[in-house]
Amino acid sequence: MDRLQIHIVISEELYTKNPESSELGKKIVSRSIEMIDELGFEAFTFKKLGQSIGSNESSIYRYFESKHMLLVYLICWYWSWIEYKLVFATTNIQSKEEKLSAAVEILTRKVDVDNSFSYVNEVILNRIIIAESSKAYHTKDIDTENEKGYYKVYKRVVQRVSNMVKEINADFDCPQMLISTVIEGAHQQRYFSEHLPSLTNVQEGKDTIVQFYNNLVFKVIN
Amino acid sequence: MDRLQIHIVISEELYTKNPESSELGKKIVSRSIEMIDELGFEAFTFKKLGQSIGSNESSIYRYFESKHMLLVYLICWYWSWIEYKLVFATTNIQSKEEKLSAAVEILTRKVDVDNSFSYVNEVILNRIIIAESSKAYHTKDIDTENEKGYYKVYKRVVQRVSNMVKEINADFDCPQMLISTVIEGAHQQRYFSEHLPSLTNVQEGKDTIVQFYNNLVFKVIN
DNA sequence: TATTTTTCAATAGTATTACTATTATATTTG
DNA sequence: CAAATATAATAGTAATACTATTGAAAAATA
Repeated sequence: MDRLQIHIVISEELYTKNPESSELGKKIVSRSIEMIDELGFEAFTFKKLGQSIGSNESSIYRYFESKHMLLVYLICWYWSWIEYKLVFATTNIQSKEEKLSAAVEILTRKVDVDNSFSYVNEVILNRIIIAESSKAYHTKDIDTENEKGYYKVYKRVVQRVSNMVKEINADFDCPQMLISTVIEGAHQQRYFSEHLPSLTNVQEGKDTIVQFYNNLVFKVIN
Repeated sequence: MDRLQIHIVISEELYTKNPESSELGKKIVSRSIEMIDELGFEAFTFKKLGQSIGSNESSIYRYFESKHMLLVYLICWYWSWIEYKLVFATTNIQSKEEKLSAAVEILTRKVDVDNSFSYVNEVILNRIIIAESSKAYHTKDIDTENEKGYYKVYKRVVQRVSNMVKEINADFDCPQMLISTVIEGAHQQRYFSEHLPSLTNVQEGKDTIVQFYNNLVFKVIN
């Protein structure tokens, strides 16, 4: 049977020319994901990317205004994809608790199967989100970029899960704070477990991070 | 009465020449804190810093190998200072719960009085930690830098508070995970409350962030 | 005191980076 | 087939992070 074909649509402000509109555009996205993961965001340049895909540096600027904007694009793509996963995994679950628990799992687990989209490797993209995404919003331009709506998908994901929290406990005052703590915390713990292990308590085999944050959420809201 | 004079000692690996050893060195540290806060880490350069303190760019390289190393130095300074605050604020507290609560407050509150050290403004430094510190360890060199001990003070702070958790509940499996989640979460929430407020639930007047994480800690460990 | 050694910081650079202006080549349209 | 448009390559520029070298001041030694 054919796989369900869905399509991630990215807001026009995030690119100069839609990378989905040409083969070169898709190559830019897919190869940039691999290269940012390999080199890190600082050492990654449009020049290197151009060389690697047999194209010119300046051609890449036709698609993305800067490497910062490319990162913002990738982040937006990731959260759009997570939002789809989230909605798909939580609709038709009757129990409010099970629903929230499924949502927390989606937000905190490691992505390890590259499943749906031809030119985007979600496994690698997940690693980029963990290691590099904070660099996108920790800049002096955050306020104007936020006004332009660059982070609205991420905020919508937080809002969706916050609503699930509110359904379980309408009196709980800080659902957004809790959910954004869980998302960012899980990413950070995954990074720490690889590079600064004494800041975590990750055990072999089971996914300690998913369990820890699932437990945390339910203890805090009750 | 004279103020208690204490002294933050920074490990030698973090600088080329000890900035405390000369007036220029102290000026570099104190003015760099102001400029990183004003310009952001990306736009901050040694050239601009040199111009601002009436000195040459290359003179600054005598003290710090790179702007990255200067940031690592500042982060280390900050956590050494927090460690001092932490020990000072928690010794002689009998109740284990009160002790942990005092520690969590130290870790999550906003620094708003520049109190003890002549050439370091802790209020501004706290803002730098919140906005820029993740850029120090989200690099490809993290593993070698961690081996060299660049982050050992931070890890020691986490360990100290984790021990307090263990004293209250020896069966709790993930104290480091909890405490690093709290520290990083509180910083992130403070940043969000200023720039991406829909990810938080910060209210006027009271310090919601301190309350939230204090409540979280005790709910999770019991 | 004289001389050597060391410390210190300024000058003047280089290599690299992010980004842009212009030109050449396809492709589409009338 | 010609004009208009889309596309990408060439060849830049300005700024940045960092370095090599030199000259002067301070300190140590004879």
